[in-house]
Amino acid sequence: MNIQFKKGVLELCVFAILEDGDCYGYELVNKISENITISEGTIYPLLRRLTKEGYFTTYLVESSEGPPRKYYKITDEGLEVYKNLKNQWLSFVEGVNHVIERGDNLE
Amino acid sequence: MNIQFKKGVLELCVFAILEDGDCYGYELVNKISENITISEGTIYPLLRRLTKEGYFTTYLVESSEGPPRKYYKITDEGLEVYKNLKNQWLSFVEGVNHVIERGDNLE
DNA sequence: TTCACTACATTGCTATGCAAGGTAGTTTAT
DNA sequence: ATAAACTACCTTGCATAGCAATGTAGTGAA
Repeated sequence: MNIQFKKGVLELCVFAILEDGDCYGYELVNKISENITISEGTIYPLLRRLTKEGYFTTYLVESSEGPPRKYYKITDEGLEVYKNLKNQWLSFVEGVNHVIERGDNLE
Repeated sequence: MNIQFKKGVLELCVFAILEDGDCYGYELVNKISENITISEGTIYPLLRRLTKEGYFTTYLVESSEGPPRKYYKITDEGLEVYKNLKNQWLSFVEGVNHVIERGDNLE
């Protein structure tokens, strides 16, 4: 998969999943991996950054299947940023579609 | 506009436009700018790179409106790469849509 | 002769994702 | 018991692409 395409979009994906309910990092990796190739080395620094920026809060929960899980919860500020980012993404994709389909009508 | 979203996608846009007919750099900037914010400092190095990789050939044409224009023409190899890249993009967007729409049904 | 536009180009910076590595707890098989 | 496999956290250094800023040069209009 083209790595460059993912730039900025994985952030959107994390927001989208957390909007739907709290998750821990490893879980997020698995959920996103259903649709997009992603590595742990990407997600943990990303979660760290967005938490530091005030878009997530965290809490630990013991697990019987391994080490404690660090859950992430989206904040109101995070929700705001997510909505914005999502709209930006949708209009960007629309813009790209215009560009790559511009010639299709002429064939 | 989110700069990160553009990573790798502007390459796709350049391919798409050139598939439809030869263009010079400044013209490409203008055409892409109709839909996506782009700067010259991005496009010229990109054209240079893709030419070096054998996906474009170039030729100069005198202009009465300014300096000579360097036209870019897509090669067979470039066409191949373009088709591949376009498919990668389309399936990537589909993947992202799955992720960001996963929760919408539950609301 | 200055401004705006066309048209080319380069340099240094920034941001993000990844591979590769590490630590620890749990479970299963040998 | 102990090795392997899985869960779950984390960090470091690298590669990449886009941009702002800047520069050169030709054309045309005020």
